[in-house]
Amino acid sequence: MQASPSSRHVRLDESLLADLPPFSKLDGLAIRNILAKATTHRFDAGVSVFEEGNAADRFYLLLDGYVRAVRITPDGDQVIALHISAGQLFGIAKALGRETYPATAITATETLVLSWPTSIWDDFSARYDGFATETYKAVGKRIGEMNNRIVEMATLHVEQRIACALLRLINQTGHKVSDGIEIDFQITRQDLSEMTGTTLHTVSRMLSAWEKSGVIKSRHKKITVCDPHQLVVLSTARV
DNA sequence: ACATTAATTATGT
DNA sequence: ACATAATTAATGT
Repeated sequence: MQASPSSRHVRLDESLLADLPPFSKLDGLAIRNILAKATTHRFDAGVSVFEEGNAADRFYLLLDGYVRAVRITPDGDQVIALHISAGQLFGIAKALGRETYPATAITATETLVLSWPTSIWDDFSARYDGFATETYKAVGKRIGEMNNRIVEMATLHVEQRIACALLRLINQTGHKVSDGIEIDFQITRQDLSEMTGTTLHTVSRMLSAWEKSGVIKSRHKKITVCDPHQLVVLSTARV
């Protein structure tokens, strides 16, 4: 299930797309046509796929790995807006009525993506029934999530925000291991602080406290949540 | 209730 | 050895 770095060429067959929401209503012929226009690309971890403000010349589908949508403030501070996991479209500026990318996309792991020129977006939407509606559903879901996060930021305390961030991570990008749920990719305290609007120090303190009480375990750049329920309690605790 | 600064230690290449 | 990551304490708002 890991993309073998050596295999330069990726086999593109319709089963890759058939189960994904934007394509689920399409027949085999349509999917083969779409695939024929796609370009495959592999990225290492920690590189940018596209940058905020650049002309949105292509849109992307994440086949394997994780990508973060990141915004950079004028003084160089990063804010991690959201994580994109395999099967999701991203860089879909056209769906938002934009000509430029609204955020920078940075790979969190080694990734495999498909991409198409943005110029064929309108044709896609018109020709393939369900493509547009399904992607708008996905976009709506993301906006909903971001709205929730705004409320979190404004109303919750840092401890609760970090707890929420961890819960989202294990829900969206976690896998079961013997002693809990581990986050799929390497993540630093700095990353978590960028997701929660705090400092790496505060994150560090919280995590070591939670580690002591057995809620989480963390090795270098790896975090496993042993007691998700306790995190839920922490995330909603009254002060 | 949190950030900032700075000093110290651990960990991966 | 070197850079990056993580912890910890002290001090500030």
